[in-house]
Amino acid sequence: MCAIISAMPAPSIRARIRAEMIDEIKAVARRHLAAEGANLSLRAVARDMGMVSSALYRYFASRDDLLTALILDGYNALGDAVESADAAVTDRGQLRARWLSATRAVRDWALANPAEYALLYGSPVPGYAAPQDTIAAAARTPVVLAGILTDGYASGTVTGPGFAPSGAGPEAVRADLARTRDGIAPGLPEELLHAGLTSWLQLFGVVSFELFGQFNNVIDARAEFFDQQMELMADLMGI
Amino acid sequence: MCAIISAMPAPSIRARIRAEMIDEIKAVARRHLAAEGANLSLRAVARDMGMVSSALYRYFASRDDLLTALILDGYNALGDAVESADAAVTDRGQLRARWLSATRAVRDWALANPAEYALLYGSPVPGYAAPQDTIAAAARTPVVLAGILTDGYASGTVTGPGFAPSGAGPEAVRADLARTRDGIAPGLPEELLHAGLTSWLQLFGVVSFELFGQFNNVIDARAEFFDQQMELMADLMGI
DNA sequence: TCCTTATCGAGAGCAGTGCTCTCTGCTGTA
DNA sequence: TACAGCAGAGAGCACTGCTCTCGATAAGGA
Repeated sequence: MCAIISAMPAPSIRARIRAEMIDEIKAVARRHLAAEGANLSLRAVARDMGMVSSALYRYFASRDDLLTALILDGYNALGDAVESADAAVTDRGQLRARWLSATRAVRDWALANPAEYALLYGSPVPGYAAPQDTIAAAARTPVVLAGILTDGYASGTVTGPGFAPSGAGPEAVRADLARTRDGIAPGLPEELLHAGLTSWLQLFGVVSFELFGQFNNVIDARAEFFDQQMELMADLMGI
Repeated sequence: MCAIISAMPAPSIRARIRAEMIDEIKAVARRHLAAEGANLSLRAVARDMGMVSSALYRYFASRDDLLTALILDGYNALGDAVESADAAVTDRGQLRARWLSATRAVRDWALANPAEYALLYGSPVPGYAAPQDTIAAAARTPVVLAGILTDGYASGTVTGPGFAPSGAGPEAVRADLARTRDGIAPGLPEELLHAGLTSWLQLFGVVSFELFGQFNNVIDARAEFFDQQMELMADLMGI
């Protein structure tokens, strides 16, 4: 990070202070988000910083802009967590251990940052369109998960899914899968990719339902249930 | 409905007008929700009805109360749709057809009422606790889905899941499953119930991801992909 | 070193929000 | 028919996002 800054041309004092200011605003906003939930108030953030609300507009053009920055940071924080959880499994051939470690990282991060998770994977704010930056950041987690599968396939450990429907599926879906494969899972067979997609959906389905209160009065042993689901998905993918 | 009203004791004129007023407020609010997204404005609703905002408080104690009423209606509307989609399959032994029909009804309703769906299954409003009424209404959809499985098991068509992990799973989860079975799926074997839960999660995971924009740049053939996923889940449950 | 220029924060203000309180006119009910 | 209770209006409070203007300040070129 220091290296990055010093590599930048002319890190003028003003620019550095400005960057610190932006970081602090985002930090305070994150705190408010965690405390109050989704209703982030610009004025309250400004108040917390000893500033007047209009001053914030020097740094963020609008409340949506601030939220977008938080979303981008959120995807990257989640991506960091998942990447290092996967990397923590030193024996790279232990695909199931990597899968469990990475998916648990998703759940742990979500439980630790529920409001941010809701920002990323909950109902989108009306009229909000994700800028291109967020798409790349959002892809980091799927990339890690897909990497586990491609590693297994490349090493020959995994040849196909542990469970798959007969038949190739509709043509239109096959085109989507092909595009996805080119993007994040080069060379992966279609059925394996499909099982991976299913597991990806199940992962976020479980986490979202837990966080959004849909497990109330249904599942109490949440960590155990999550693990069981992820084991099932590992079986399904054949890892 | 008429029968219900006429069965009520003394449907005083005032009470009937009041009920109609409440219905109209909810209808206008639903329209606004569909048009503007989640940011429902009481004042705008009142304006649309030619009223002043304070008058609305004669009917709903707060904005949250109105939202709760909409949520309750939403669960019931979804429940209606799913129930009749299941009932539309006249041959009750066609479990897979019933499953596909019911799950498609979920997706269709969600696509037709995205803002309401987000209200039900999206990020919850901070500090909001669902009253007991909504829990019963929310259970209607799972009850239909579970009914398909219990029917199949009772008739002997289904004996166990088409795919299940070896081992019984953690004790705590087994307790949760037992409670759920007592509630909505009497007599169902544990593995089958577990497969049903997985399918339930997958169903809402897919619908939520599609509605909340997570399929952008990933899945274009959404209806086909949805069907494929639901077919896979049917295979997994062994129906 | 001085001076221009860009930046930053404050303050006032606008239109909108949820919600409360008071007042009045109407109306269903006894 | 008399009237109690209800519905709606209106004013008002505290809050929101956002805009605009205006000084103070500090950076960087002459």
